Amino acid sequence: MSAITIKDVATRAGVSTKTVSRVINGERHVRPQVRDAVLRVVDDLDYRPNAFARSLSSSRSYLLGLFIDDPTTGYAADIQLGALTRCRERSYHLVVEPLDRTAPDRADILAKIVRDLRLDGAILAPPLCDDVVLLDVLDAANLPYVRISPHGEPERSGLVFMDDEAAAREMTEHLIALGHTDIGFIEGDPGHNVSAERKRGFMAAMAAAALPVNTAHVLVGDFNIRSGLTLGDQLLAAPNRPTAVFASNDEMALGVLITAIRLGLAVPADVSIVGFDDAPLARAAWPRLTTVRQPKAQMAAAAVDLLVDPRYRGDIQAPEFKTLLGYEIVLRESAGLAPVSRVVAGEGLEPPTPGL
Amino acid sequence: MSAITIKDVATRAGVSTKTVSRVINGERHVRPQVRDAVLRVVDDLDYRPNAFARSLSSSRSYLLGLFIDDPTTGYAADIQLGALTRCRERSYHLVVEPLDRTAPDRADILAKIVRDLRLDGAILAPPLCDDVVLLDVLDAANLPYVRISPHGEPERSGLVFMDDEAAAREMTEHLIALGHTDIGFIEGDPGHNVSAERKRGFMAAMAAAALPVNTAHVLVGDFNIRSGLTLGDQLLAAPNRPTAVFASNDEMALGVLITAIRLGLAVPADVSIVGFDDAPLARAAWPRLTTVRQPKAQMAAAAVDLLVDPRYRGDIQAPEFKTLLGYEIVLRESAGLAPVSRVVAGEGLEPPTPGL
DNA sequence: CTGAAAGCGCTTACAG
DNA sequence: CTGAAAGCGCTTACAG
Repeated sequence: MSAITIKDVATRAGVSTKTVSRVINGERHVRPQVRDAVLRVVDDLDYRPNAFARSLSSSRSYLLGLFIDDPTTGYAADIQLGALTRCRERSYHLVVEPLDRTAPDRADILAKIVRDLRLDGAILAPPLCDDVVLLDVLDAANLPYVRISPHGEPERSGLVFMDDEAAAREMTEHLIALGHTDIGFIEGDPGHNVSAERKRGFMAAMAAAALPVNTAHVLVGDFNIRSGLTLGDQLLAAPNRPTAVFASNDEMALGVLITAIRLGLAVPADVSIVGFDDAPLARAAWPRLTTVRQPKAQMAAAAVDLLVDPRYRGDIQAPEFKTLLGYEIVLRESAGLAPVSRVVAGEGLEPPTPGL
Repeated sequence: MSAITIKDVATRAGVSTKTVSRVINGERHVRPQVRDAVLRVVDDLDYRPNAFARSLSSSRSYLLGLFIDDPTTGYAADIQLGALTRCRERSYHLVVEPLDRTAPDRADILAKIVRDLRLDGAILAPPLCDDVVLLDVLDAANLPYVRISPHGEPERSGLVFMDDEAAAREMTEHLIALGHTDIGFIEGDPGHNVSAERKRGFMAAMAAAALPVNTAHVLVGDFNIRSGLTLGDQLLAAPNRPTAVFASNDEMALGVLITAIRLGLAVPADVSIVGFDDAPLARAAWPRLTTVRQPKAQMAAAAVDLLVDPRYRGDIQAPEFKTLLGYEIVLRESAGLAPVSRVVAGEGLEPPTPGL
């Protein structure tokens, strides 16, 4: 056990413990000479501040809480890893806490965790980020928090988000550019607000291209592979099936892909299928999924950055605390030109050029 | 902020802080009357001990570390949730730390975390549980640890495990009972020791039934869906394909399933496919996968139980610190009777009876 | 720019 | 069975 304390360092460096404390915490007002001398001793002795002592006296925990509705998803894993890594870099610790969004007592649970762990900040992953009951708890506790991909009330906290609507629009435009005119869309879990945003992006692109949307080809899923299987069948087994399907996440897209294969449809020759997320599954499937890469790890890291920023407590309204991150359309093999026989001519579309 | 301290409770209850401390920590030697009185005050005031103060003075952190090679898998998520939940019940906290098993400096990273966080105990999930370098670090730090599903050196720590070999044997016997004689097997990542154990179970069952194993039908995968797709193709596209495939985990089984569908094979009419793990995917696939349910959450919970047991530090060799948990063969739709035309007669098999 | 004193809220010996 | 004293290792005011 490292019995080395701040006292040992102070003695050895010939300064007071307070000065060592200043150096450790990067405070100003320390002569460079002294600073360097202290740092050298810290290094020599391999001194590590005792986090408990520090927390006890400063009444800060250096502990951030990440609240996640369903921690078993790939999305959650990516968020978690991103937050964890950045916390480590910032000398903070992260506690991941599952919080069932349907639990009637979720507010009490959250309050208890915040108090028991004496968190210094909280991160709310979707869809918890849109649960007003939880925001109220955090406000009441006067705890700084950051929301990832929230839908409404942007003034209530710092935010980290990407433009889901624009991404969905762009993906749809890509399909349209490939010559598709009848595009099926599978919405995500209505409990997640991003579901509506992605759908809006899809509708906007269709409208901008003056393409009619077949309401029978717009279905509501739940982000799970199962709904991709079922709804994919509904979409593709019918005689007037769409030539492309845009699923609101990769898991559902994979379900559609499996269904297409089962129905004997070639992908993308007979039907193009695209997803959203760039989950590991998207890369593994055969053919690999064209999808939207969401910067999940970066979003989580950015949330940590906001929370540890000393200015954050002061003015959560500042534009610098609304972090917008970019997405990326990842082109792979699951989407291609619309089947020639089905391209509707005279819609103002250029004849699709091969090679993407 | 709850400014209520042990002092407030002591004053209000008319006892010393030491007595309150005793009650809180469930120590003996407190008169029941006094005990009850203190507890009542604790309740009234909604008093919560300050974990930092407690840790600082007791030099215990009440913090357990869970080390995982790849935290983005479904397996990791289940382990994590199980450990987290039990920690909460035991008033401990859990820190999940990803630790790349291939990192050359993984020993240093581990040592640093143990020291910086002042962990009270560590849990090593596979395949880290079999990394001697890491065990050495923990031994040197004199930190109690528990390994989940380790392969060797059972005397070095408490263990939580299930009988992978027996489970694989039983699953194979199930396929044999269904009339299958030519069964393909896809081994897991050779870097995980369970891979070899599951294979042993498969071989044992085949040998016990006096069935020959076609070496061309025993392939090595890596636990990812991609290898299921590739190896599934290798197995099923050949003219003398097996009538059943046993993949060492569900992800690979799903890959085989997708390949089968793509090849136009009916599952299970043409080929039966079974997995291992009972991952969420296993339930979602169509048809749903017959698989082995591994008690992942319970294993993690059991690991926590060992670590917080005060007797654990004393004698890790005691048989009570080697926790064996049961598995379950989950019968679903992906496995069925062997195609009649291909059943090899006269091998001592009863004619398969329908209805499973 | 630097330091001496007090205190954070518990638990650990040590008494009785 | 119960308590008074000291201390865990830091940081927070407060001085200078």
